[in-house]
Amino acid sequence: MSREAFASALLRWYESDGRRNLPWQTDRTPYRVWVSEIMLQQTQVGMAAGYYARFIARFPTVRDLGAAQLDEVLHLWSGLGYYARARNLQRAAQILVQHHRGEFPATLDEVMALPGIGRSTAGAILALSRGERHPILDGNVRRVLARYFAVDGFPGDAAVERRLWALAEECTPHSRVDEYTQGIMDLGATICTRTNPACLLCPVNPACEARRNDTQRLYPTPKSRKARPQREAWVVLARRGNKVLLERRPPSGIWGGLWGLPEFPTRQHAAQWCREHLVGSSALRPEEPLEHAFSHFDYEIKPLAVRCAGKAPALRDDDRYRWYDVEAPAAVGVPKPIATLLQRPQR
DNA sequence: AAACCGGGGGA
DNA sequence: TCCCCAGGTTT
Repeated sequence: MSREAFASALLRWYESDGRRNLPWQTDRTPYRVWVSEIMLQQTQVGMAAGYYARFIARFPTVRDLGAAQLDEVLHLWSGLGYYARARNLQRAAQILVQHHRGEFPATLDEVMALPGIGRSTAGAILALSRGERHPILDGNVRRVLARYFAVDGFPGDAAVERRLWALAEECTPHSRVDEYTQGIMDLGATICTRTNPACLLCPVNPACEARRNDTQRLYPTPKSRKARPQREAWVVLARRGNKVLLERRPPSGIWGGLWGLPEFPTRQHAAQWCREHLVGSSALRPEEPLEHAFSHFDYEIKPLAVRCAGKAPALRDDDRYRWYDVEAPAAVGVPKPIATLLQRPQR
């Protein structure tokens, strides 16, 4: 099976059927490609476009991002999930400003040394923005190669991963690397899809090993997963006038650095906290619980509503707490389920 | 209900 | 080096 034939068929297909007008494809600077790659790690093109436009409008350059408030970065990331990626994005921007004059460094290793950028993302940045020859191995490419070369075993396995990287390297052409890189990602996203791949339309179908054996649905081998445990938390929905009391979450872990509702393991803990911090507030009134499914556990959020008198609360806005106006929200990060909860009509 | 995802970080 | 973690959408 010729690696050269693979690349040339792919490039021909990219000319006719590839995607060339995505928001990050105009003016492909390393910075713009970087932001798009991080967003696309967790969201498909359709969802990412709106987030990308708002993010780039607010932070047009590495320097703008590096100088930003983390709260505002997380605000523009809210709803995308994986907030550690937004934090890494900003940390890396600060490093670029402080140590690299706001430019991306010259070598793959230096790019990979930035937080949140691994081998695949570094390769994509340098290939797409500078046309340098580096392989990538994102989810799309992994699927295309696993099928084309009928690579057995699930990609989490180290030996399988090595094999896929080697194939990715061998297939990457010596010219038109940018088009090839975009093309193989497009092929995975539009033709060689996870379920129901459109093999009849595929430019490399004659030599695709999985296709020849009609086993394309078996690749890549999915990894098994255990049942999700159930977790629950009580949250205090303290209202004062039009505002709701939010607490900043710890910097790491679930929704790290975002603003959520004060959270407690039991109703008793919540009640105790209210007695201490919300002096003079009304009785706690349970509201309808909210279910949120993470990939590794189910989360049941049980709200306790409380109304605070105008002058009573001891809590003021500071680094940890803030009274959040739902009608005129501050530019801070709020996790999606919490935002949903805050939007509920008040009874 | 389950799969997916690139990289970070702890064991 | 292995294994778990993160969070939302798609299927």
